[in-house]
Amino acid sequence: MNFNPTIPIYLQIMDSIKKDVLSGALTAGERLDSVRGLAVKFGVNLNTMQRACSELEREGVIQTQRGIGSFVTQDKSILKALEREMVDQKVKEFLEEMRSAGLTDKEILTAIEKGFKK
Amino acid sequence: MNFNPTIPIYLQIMDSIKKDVLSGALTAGERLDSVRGLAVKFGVNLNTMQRACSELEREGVIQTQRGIGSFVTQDKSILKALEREMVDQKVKEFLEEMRSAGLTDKEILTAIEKGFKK
DNA sequence: ATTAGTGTATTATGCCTCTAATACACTAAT
DNA sequence: ATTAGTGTATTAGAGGCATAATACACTAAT
Repeated sequence: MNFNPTIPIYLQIMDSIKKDVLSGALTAGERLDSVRGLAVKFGVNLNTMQRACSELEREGVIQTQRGIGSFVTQDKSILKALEREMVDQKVKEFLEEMRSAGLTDKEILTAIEKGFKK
Repeated sequence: MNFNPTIPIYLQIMDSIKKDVLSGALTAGERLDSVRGLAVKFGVNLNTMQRACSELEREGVIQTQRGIGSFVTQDKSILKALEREMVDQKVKEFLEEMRSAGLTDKEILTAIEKGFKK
């Protein structure tokens, strides 16, 4: 995985796992790799991976059972909120950035269409 | 200014100034506030502001004259590249994120349209 | 009971960002 | 020449992130 050096790795890992949940790569109730396995997979230290997992649990995205493993939550309200959060939030941020750079809504759409073709 | 705690402040300040240049709030050749003035305006330490300015100069966005001040470059090729960089880059990142979250192009457009209305 | 595989906790170290305080260097106006 | 306003440099310290190494705690299978 390619990490953006300006954003804490544990946050980027959390984001990656959240996207897997939204895209269906990880389904509700599914067991994740072990923290050690994930640490290797993401190429980070065990502590960093642990940080990402404990934060994900704090947010309710995964549930952890000591000695067994971590599982994607089955709480649909959380998963739905996650979807809204991820999409709405990123759309909002994107639009704010484009507008503060002086682009009109029409220009933003054009830029998006152009981006589709690449 | 409201800073995102997960991104270095000096980068966010650079971004803010770049947007001012793109949106026309700062025009080519225009003089910026002094580093000290900007530090107060952004509510950061002088060194942090200096860091942002020296990076902006390294990128060619501004030009600095010791004892006088900093000025937005008049090099149109740099300004044009800045526009392309800012827009294309952010569009690309946005699309990557939306797609990795499982959204189709159509769904992305719908989300954007929805964002316009808010 | 032992073992292998889990999650969890602790301590130490290094790096980067940010702040703080101070000093130096240059320019323009007086 | 002096002064006020610039950009620039240096040193010190606090805090967060990441790594490294180690140990502990729990679970399931043998």
